[in-house]
Amino acid sequence: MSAPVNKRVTIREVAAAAGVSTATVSRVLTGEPGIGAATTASVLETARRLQYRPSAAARRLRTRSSSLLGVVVQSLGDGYVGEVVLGIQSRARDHGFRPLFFVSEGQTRLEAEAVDVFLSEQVQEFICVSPTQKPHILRKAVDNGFHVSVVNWDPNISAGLFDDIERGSAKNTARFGSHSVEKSIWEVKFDDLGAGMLATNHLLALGHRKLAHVRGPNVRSSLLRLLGFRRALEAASLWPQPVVVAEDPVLEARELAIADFLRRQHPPLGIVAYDDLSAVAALRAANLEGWRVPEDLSVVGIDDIPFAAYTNPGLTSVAQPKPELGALAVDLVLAGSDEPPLPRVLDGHLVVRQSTASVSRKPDGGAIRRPSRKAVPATTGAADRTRSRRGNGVT
Amino acid sequence: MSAPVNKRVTIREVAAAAGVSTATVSRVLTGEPGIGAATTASVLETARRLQYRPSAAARRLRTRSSSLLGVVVQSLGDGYVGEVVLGIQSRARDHGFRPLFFVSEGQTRLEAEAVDVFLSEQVQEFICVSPTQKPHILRKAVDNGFHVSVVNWDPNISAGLFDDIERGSAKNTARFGSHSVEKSIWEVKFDDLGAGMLATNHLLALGHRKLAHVRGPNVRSSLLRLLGFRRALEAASLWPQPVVVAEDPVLEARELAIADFLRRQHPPLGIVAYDDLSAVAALRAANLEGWRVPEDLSVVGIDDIPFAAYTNPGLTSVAQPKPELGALAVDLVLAGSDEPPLPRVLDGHLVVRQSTASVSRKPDGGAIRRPSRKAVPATTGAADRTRSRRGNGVT
DNA sequence: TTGTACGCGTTATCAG
DNA sequence: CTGATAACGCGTACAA
Repeated sequence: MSAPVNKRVTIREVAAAAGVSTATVSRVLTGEPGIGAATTASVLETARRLQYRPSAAARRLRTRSSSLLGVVVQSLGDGYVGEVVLGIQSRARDHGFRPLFFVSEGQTRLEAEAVDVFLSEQVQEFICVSPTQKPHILRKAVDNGFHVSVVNWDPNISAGLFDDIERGSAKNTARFGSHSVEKSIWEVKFDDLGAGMLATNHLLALGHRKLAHVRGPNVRSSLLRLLGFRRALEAASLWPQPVVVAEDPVLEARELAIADFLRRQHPPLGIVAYDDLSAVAALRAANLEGWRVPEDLSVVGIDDIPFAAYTNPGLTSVAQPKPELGALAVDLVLAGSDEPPLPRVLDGHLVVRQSTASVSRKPDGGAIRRPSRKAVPATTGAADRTRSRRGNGVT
Repeated sequence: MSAPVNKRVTIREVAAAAGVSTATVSRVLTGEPGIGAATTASVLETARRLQYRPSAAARRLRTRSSSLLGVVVQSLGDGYVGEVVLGIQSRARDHGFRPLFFVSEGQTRLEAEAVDVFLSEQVQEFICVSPTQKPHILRKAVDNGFHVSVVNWDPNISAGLFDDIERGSAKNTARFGSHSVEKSIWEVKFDDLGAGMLATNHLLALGHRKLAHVRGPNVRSSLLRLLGFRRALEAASLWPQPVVVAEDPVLEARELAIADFLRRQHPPLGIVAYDDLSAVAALRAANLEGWRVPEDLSVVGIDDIPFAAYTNPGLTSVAQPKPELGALAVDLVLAGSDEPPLPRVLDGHLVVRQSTASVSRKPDGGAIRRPSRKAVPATTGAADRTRSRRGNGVT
């Protein structure tokens, strides 16, 4: 029908072809009221026939607004961000906005550049998904007059607070990770504390009485999940329980740290992992030590990343409402409210797969045929509750 | 120092403050030659002082070019796309371009919309990562005059061709998935055939003589990987070997289909899986049937998605050069060459982890302490090479 | 209900 | 080497 054109079709050509003025075409296309039905139809028809595409640049120049929503993500690929992005995109569309993505690769330099790009592009609102711990980008965004929403900003926490929760009285720990910059920022976060409790209570409900926690890095979410673990156990009068610390973030290191811990334990045991990747480390450690999952060891993760369904066995996990987090961030930042920006916290929900089971369950009595396999007897049993050294160790 | 401004700083204000004309400011900022060093410095200084940001919209309107590179990606669940995107972004930057991402969620409707958006935004070049099988979006992009690069376009293939390779002579199968649209498109693809051979040869080198392939869906990559499996075995005079077909793409269904197959086999066995997710299904099936990996069963995946490092045990896989695929797509589409667009094929490389081992390896002789576990003896051993029915079955 | 004319911020062109 | 000015494509106040 129509050949590819090298030159853009402008509003003038549409107007000429339809026998009306450019103003009329513009009004029809922007949906302004007060245009005759006949002309409207005619204009729409010729615009379509000529393959007319309004120039976003000209429109923005004239309008001084872009309906663009700047979104900074660390990477588009880790599965977690991807699902948050889905929520952002869908809700932005509902508001008549289009997300403009900027991939920061976790580099501070690129994060700073993102703000410049957004400024040049007349981006109107600003959303940041899991930014780096340093608040530089948020500071810069706020300084340049942006409304900002942050999804799961996870600032660093001093190691001392972790000790307080593990061994101290754990009082007055209601607020963590407060930061001066937060005052002008809408924070949307996952209920990390509740997730820790949910995971722990799940194991308690399954009859587990001996539990352990695999701690995450020194960030807020890590602290809160640990606290949730403690709270749930305190409510059941089962506190304290051991906390495994693997400061080396490499999978194999964490796996070995957990295996080291398992060697001093007896089944059945329940593990609440900081996140799904930690849970994977636990699954591998179990394999290493000959513990069967879930017969000897139940493992719960947190986050429910897409891969949780693919672990072996499938990982029970407390799911973050990822698209909802993104959608809420859009709502807040577009509302442009002048209320003091209170952090919004969304609840997680438990997704039960095959990595957790009731302790009363017979060792080989599952529905799935599974070869018998001797559990390795615990070895020393000593030094359970003494941190061996600074570094990978057990509390 | 400077308060956040509500109104944009324009080039005129910079010119006034620097005591020069707007033309001079423009020339300095765009890096045009022929401006005095003194004025250049002065302009740069005042621009910085006033926090001047050139308006991308005005620039594009005037220049009629945007240095924008439209990138359409599918949903981002498996981390694969994320790594390709990294390569795209980095190389685009080298060329002075900025990627404009559009997430299609795999929906044809959104893919079509992407073209419209890119047209409105004056996007200059077009890259599509793993589009849906339907070539609608490519057709539309080409019709609108875009130069197009496609990374790993995986068109549907008729089931008959698979039968040819599995049971036929496998001649004249050099070209698959040709499509009329391809003529005006730069295709960048992974060497699926070579990957299938690489994976198979790896198992052969480990001493495996009894192999099997887990087939993928009816798409080109699936066909080529199967062909690679066959070619490598033919070269070793070991063809034919069984091919497991699980048409239901759900993980559990594939797991059961593979378990069903294993039940008729004896260890040691080597499995070349269509992709890493299929390999995961094989790992889980092995667990179900009591086969130890890698002592009884070696499993190789293809793609090397990020999660491959987290499976239990870690998955040996043929890695796609993901960033390089993205980078090459950028180079090709920006070259604007008039040469006939020949498809470019990039090689994979083997990443050895713990899911494969030599068949001569003693069952429990690994470096890692692993509890002994009896291999389940094969049951019937019959009907190995007869497809049971249409659907999940074994060839 | 529709048309005319101006300006959004920038760069290209032409003078000087 | 630098300045004045038109034009890019569109939306809108104002006039008709």
